[in-house]
Amino acid sequence: MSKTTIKDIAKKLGIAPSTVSRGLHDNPTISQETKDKILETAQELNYFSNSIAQNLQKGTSDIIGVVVPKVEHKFFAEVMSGITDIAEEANYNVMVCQSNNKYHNEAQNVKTLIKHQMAGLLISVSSETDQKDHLDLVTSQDIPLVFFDRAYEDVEASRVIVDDYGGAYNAVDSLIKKGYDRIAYIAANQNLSIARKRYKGYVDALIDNKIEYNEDLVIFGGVDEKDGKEGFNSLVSQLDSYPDAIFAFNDPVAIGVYLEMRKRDLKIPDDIALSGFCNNPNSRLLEPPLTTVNQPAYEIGKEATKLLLKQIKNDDLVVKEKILDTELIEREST
Amino acid sequence: MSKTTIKDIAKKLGIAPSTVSRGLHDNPTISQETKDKILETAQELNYFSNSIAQNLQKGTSDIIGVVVPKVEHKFFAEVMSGITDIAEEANYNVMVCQSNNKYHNEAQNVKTLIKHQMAGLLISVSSETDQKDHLDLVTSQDIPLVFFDRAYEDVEASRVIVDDYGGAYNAVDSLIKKGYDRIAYIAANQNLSIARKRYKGYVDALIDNKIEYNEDLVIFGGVDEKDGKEGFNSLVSQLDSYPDAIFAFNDPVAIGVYLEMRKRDLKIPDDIALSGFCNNPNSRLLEPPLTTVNQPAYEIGKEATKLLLKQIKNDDLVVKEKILDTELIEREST
DNA sequence: AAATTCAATGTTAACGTTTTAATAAAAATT
DNA sequence: AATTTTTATTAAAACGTTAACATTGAATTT
Repeated sequence: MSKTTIKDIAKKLGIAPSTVSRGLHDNPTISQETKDKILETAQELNYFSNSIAQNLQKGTSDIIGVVVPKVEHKFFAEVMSGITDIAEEANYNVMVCQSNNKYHNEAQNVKTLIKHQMAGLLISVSSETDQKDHLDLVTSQDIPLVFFDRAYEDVEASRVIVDDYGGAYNAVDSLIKKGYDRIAYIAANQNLSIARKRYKGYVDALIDNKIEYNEDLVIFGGVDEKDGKEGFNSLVSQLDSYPDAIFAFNDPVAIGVYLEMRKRDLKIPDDIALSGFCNNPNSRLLEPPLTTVNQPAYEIGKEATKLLLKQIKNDDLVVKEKILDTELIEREST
Repeated sequence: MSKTTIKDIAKKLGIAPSTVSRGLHDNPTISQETKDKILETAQELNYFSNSIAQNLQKGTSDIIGVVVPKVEHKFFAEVMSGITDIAEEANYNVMVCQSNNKYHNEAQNVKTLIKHQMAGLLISVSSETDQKDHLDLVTSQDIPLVFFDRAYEDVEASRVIVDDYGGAYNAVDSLIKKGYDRIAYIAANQNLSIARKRYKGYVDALIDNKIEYNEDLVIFGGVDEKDGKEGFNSLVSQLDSYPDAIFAFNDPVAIGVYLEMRKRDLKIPDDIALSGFCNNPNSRLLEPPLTTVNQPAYEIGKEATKLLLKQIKNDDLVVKEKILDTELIEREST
């Protein structure tokens, strides 16, 4: 009882396979009568078109490749949601791969997607990625490519990113306006472009407010909760007294700081104010709720996919950079 | 500059395409000398095999279809992570679809995956799903199918689920042992099997402890935070006095209750104790941290995928039910 | 009535790969 | 030296679909 094909329908009706194909696609050269018979028989035999065969014929597939560092990160999961919604609407399908923040996996993922003749690639590079061979492979095959959130700067491709600079600038500026002036930054490893931008936002906000930059107040580390804990500990160990506010690279890091502060019985915001970045669902539930910077994750997924689809369809190869605004969400932690 | 194929390599070396194919697959009938030349030329011409063509030839694809209610739910995101890790290890690829908890989408997703000749399907049915036509389509085409977490009971297929009954039973039992005896349950809509099981766990724990079941203490609703809020409000409005503990269907619902209680300045656990289900990362950060039931999400993804792969490979059609244990995590909210 | 147009369908080749069966050349056996 | 076996390769067909081109018969024009 193997799968029904177009040939089975053709044989049953005594007509040519190509006629069936045309009938199924509502081609105007086929008579209504034949179309009806074809549709009816297709139903009866439980026919499903074979996308693989169709894609082989077309020379490209209806698959959009997605590579993310971690599917289970709330931010990426939301982006994914935006991607799938738009892709499905346009009759494209999504093949997700997870790099687990390893360059090797990322490169492997990209190759697999190339082999699957993906119509286009949406990628957010891993924090470890410091070369672009795998991305060159994609562009050299003329496969449309759009970065989202974490772009690799040396590659000429469209990107949908959030205004990390502005977000960080506003967060720090707002802290200053509230009277804090010894503001520490638990920052991330500078090979991610978003890390460089947030750092610059922090620095510029200080400068514009005539506050001197103090390198002892900045710690460079990772992007997870444990890095927040470690960052906080090394920060306070290298200082004589507590800073009066801490700006964290992202919410997980902020939560690490939060837990470490709770352990030391430090009051937020009275002893030290705390501000994050991402607007994780967690952040609103902390006690006190965390001030943070909202990134329009679902929007990013949507916009990136729209851009990609345009490139896939029109061969619109103009490189565009779409910067989405962040929004400072002030809560009781500052 | 179109894509390099096996034919290009063959032409360049003056040999037959089939020889190239065999060489690439390290077939023992090809001489080492020819193999070397083939590999070298493949490299030089930047050759990537075309999975689509390979899959067409094989009659099946290397794609594992995954249908989840919502990608961005922490639980599913973690399951996804387990799925992708195991699938990639076995050289399978993952195509994800999101039903957004709508039957119509779910059915559509399944059809698309069938068209893509998926090797097997992993599905967690939407809370709205009350028919199985789309699943019958899958089984009638002899496509291996494994449910995870949310199974549709009338379909004969393997499933990897958590011990929802035991998890709920233990949570409620532990509340009783701690002295609470007026325990409310904010439950979910009973068409999900997990909802029926947790409900039974709640009821049985009461009975076994000789506490009378009181239907006024049970509210049936949805599975999200808003449902927790609504549930709590309807609960207290139909009671003369507060219950002394609340068991929530899952953590989002518990968080809804938590927020509503905070709004009314009710103290947890002194005024009312609160227990959830899922162990969302949120739950640990609440003040007080929430007692909840941990579900091994990543494990579920892993096990389900392993089971599916076995079915794909061996045609091992024995239906298996794998029930993974839950773990009660007692924190300060009870 | 012959020539032309047109509507409806059929034939064939192609997409890139693998596999079965065939074949040529070389090596081993008689 | 003739035969068999082995090794290495090729040719052709197939997977399911579509598209370019070809064909048929009927309807329309001359």
